[in-house]
Amino acid sequence: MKVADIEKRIDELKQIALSQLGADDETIAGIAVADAPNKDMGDVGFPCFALAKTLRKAPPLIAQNVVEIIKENLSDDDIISEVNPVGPYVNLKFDKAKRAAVVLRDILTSEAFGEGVVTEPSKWMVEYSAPNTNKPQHLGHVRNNLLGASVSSILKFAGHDVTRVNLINDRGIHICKSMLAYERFGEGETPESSGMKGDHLVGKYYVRFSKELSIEYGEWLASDAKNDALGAWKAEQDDIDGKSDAELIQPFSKAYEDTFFNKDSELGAATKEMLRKWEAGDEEVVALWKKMNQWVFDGFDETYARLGVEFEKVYYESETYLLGKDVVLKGLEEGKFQKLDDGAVVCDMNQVGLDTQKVLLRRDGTSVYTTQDLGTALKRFEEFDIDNMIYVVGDEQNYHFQVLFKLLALLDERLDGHLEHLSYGMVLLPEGKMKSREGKVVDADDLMAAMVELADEGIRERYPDLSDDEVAKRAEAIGLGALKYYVLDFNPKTTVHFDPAKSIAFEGRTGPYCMYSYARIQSIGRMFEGWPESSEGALNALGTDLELEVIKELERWPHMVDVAQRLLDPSKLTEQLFRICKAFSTMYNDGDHRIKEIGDPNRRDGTLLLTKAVGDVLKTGLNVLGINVLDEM
RNA sequence: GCGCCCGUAGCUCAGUUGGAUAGAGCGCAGGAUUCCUAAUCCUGAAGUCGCAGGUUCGAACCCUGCCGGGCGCGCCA
Repeated sequence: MKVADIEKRIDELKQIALSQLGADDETIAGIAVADAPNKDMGDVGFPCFALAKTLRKAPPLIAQNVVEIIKENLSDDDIISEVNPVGPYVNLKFDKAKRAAVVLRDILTSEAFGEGVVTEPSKWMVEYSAPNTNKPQHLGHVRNNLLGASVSSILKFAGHDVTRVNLINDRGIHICKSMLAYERFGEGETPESSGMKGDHLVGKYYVRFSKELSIEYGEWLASDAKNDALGAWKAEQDDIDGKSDAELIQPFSKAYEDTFFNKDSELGAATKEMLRKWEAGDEEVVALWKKMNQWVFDGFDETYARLGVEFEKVYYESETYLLGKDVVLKGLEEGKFQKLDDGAVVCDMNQVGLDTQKVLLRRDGTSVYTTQDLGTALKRFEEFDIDNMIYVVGDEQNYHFQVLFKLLALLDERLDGHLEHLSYGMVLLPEGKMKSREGKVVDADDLMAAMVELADEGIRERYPDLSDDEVAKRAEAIGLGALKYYVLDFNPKTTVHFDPAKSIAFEGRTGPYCMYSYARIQSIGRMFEGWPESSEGALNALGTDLELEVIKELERWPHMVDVAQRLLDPSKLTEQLFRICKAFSTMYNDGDHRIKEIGDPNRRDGTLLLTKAVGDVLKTGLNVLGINVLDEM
């Protein structure tokens, strides 16, 4: 018997009993088996309310009947020792020693416990990260990167085939902003000459551009040049009676910002001219673009490497932004899209249940964001023969993906239900939303460095005699382990309120806590000079309550892997790993469970095997989440 | 204005298709090492699950309204 069979067997017994009493399959499937509230009642159980109506009997009476039938069907192979009705509930108790032996044997004979839990593997592609090449990555990107990487890893661990892809936004007006600022103010500065990481250097000019633009805008607002635009804006407002121009300049400047860039700004005009030249293949502009993008790519490579983030394929928007046009034209031919009088091609979203009209080709025939997403997606399904596609993108784009998925299903109905938006919440700072343009961010590289530095201090305090190399090695693992666990421990959809000063800790429910449990276990192994051979005597010797708590949490691991891969939610695993550690630490610290003092060799070996099993699962689990373990901490 | 998401302990968050006594970490108060790592463990205080109705044998979870917060509604990406 394997761990997976325990769950199956209970379902089977439930099925036998309830159907014998006359319940239909649908009702039976709707009754979930869950952990009992406390150990006296049982280990697991299920309620009988749902049958009361059809059977015309009181739930407690049904529970009694169910218990009788289950008892008749039990065999010696079962690990169930007791079946009891508790009011309207049917509760089952496991034989402690048998249960412990089943779980332990499964773990100790598995290469990686919990691997391959899905019964029908499929091919997935996960797109994540998708940075712009005008600035370094910040905490928001860190969340994206870690979610994408860990979800990919979880899917793979669960048994699926996974291709990880990045789509780098390396072109467009925002890229030209940093290029223009560099051209004007850069004075030939390079990563080498400045000693700055390439992405940070380019980001410096992106911020510089914003500053210059804001100066230009300020001067314009203070001059008479604004008067026509202000007048036109005022004419459109209906709640400005009695307010002076001085009071209105603030809301006006906010509302007019984009228009200023596009219509009145010299910098804006120059930026757009640069984009035009880039699209025309102007040698000078393309050379500058290549040079600066390469700086950024080099910088990103470092960030990704330290974060442990990888991709099988990297797409560049400069190579994909023209995709999708033919797809749209084909859709137009097939009558799925319509051409407006001015030449724009649109999709009437009413046909797919949304009440908007989505533009797919502008009146000048050029593509929009959605167009290239359509082209890219269809190409991927064809080239990689994937079954499912996941986009890891922030929840501010929920609507975009809703539209995109409807359009894709309209173009190819086989894609319906095979597209997922792994939508995650924003990361907020105490002062609110992060803004790259204003430099109001938690930089990814700085954050990693700060975490490693904190870990470094902690290690030196504990072990003053450790070599610098060893300290550095441990600090890197612990600092990044803390960061990763912290970020992944949130449910993806949660908006994270991040306070740099106190958010990431090393104690309590943290990465280092789990890593520490692992390291301590390895230390126990060293002390006993290796783990004992697995034997029936040892496997069957366990059974105290504290041991069973550990066994129970280990037993849950494969189930939680399945939940995590189904929901695309790594926090299910951070939680389960914590629960395993907690149960183990409690047992380990208990006076009656000191391994050295256990006289019976079978019990001692059993406890050691349990300890080893916890270590095995921790290592497997932390690695799935991208967290490296240390044998000593 | 319309649409989506959120509101759970002082703080940050869990709570799997509605199920038994709503959980964890931090913080706070107290305690534990003749034993393998104290980045540990134990005990305690702390909740009208935003408010008001409704559905149900049963609601933090489903429905309606209201209050409070976030995001989105471009021929931008």
